Amino acid sequence: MIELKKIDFFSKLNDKELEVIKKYSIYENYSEGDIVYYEADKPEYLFVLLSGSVDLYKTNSKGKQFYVHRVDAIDLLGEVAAFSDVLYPVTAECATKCKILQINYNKTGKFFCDNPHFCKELVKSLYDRILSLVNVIDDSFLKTKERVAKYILREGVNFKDKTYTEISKKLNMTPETLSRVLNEFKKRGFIEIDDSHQIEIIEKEKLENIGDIDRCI
Amino acid sequence: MIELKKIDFFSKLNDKELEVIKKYSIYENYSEGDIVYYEADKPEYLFVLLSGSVDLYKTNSKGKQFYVHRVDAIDLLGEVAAFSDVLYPVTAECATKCKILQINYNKTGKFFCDNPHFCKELVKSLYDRILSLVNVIDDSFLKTKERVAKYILREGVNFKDKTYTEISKKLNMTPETLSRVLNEFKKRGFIEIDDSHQIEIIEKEKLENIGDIDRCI
DNA sequence: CGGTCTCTTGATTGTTGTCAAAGGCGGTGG
DNA sequence: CCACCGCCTTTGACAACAATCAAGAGACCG
Repeated sequence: MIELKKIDFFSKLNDKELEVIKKYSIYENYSEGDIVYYEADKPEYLFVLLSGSVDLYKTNSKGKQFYVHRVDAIDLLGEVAAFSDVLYPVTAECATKCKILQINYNKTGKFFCDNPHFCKELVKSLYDRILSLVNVIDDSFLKTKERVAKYILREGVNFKDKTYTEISKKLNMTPETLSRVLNEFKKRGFIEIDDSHQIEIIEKEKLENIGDIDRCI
Repeated sequence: MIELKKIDFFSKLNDKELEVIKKYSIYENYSEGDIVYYEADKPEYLFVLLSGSVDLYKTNSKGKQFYVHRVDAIDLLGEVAAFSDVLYPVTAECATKCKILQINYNKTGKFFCDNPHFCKELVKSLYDRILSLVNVIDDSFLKTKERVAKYILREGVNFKDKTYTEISKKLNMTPETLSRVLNEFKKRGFIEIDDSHQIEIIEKEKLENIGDIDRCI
């Protein structure tokens, strides 16, 4: 069994409270690609992501996915829906193998929300979530080239051994568009890419200012 | 002086604590259009919006504004930046006359964050903020027609006595586009608009399903 | 009555998604 | 070992959407 006491969120709960949580919790292993919860489902559990990473995305009525955010362990999942009594606003899919604790808060009650320490940790987690959402909105003004450039600068390393199709999903664009942009960057000498999609950044500044550069042409 | 005790956030602080806050707070009146804080500024105050409404928007490098969210009294403003030590992620502009309390938290310290009641209220406020941001992301998949239809259904009343230029800003589209969409809706018999921009909804369902209807054509 | 602002409409452009075709690569099974 | 299948990538042609630019009409105000 996991040592709840070692998790920041729960570290200041008393033993009785921890017992209650343990009694109504299930500890589960997920594989990459498994769905933790679907958008528009009614929340039933509070999830604690103990290890691994989970991707959050929205799906629109035409079935198109829009990638929103990645949550890394250790953090809460589905807490906004659970605690504010709305349907899950996004779908949560495991990006890696994950260990997740599912707390049936209908049985336990939400007493841990009253714990000052839990509440403070929750606030921290929510701040992160908000800043990340604002960042998504930021990205929505960017042209595809700028979005790709920003992504390369931040996580170019992660291109290695990933397909463009995968990467294009996180960038919320089509693989065709990504391919075209990367080829353009290559041609203009900003980057090099090898067969394993390993990226080498040649002209960092050009990538950083791609928006301005192109506007002047 | 405002009765801090009557504000949910502060209602459970003790008298000593309230005294400290009062000592380092300024109570200020703002007019419509006044800026409370600018995006990318360093946060100095925690703002409590006591009356009125404030619009949050982002400005990109080309000077284009992107409307994000409206905050109505009574709520906190700038708390994410203040408490997580990052620059303001958005600009806050008064949409109406406002009364705002500015707390110099560098002088007071952030002791109120440790108050369980304050913390719980803060969490509620953050949930709302998150759901509203997710809604912005939702809107970003919609075509302009769908966005206009959704807006009419939700706040059609507020068209009265507002210019299309104003409304188009909140919809993150140009006035030309808004004009064209509204005229199309009028021609198709979905709505009526009079000279004061008062909207009458004729075919609610058509507006609700405009996305699907158009896709079938 | 001149000036400013809003609204409308048309023409044009830029950006990105869609569709289609072809080549490459790896894995599978006969 | 090879034929075949499926997926990924690239490229071109095209379409859809909304922004931009431009011009004119109408409203309001000093």
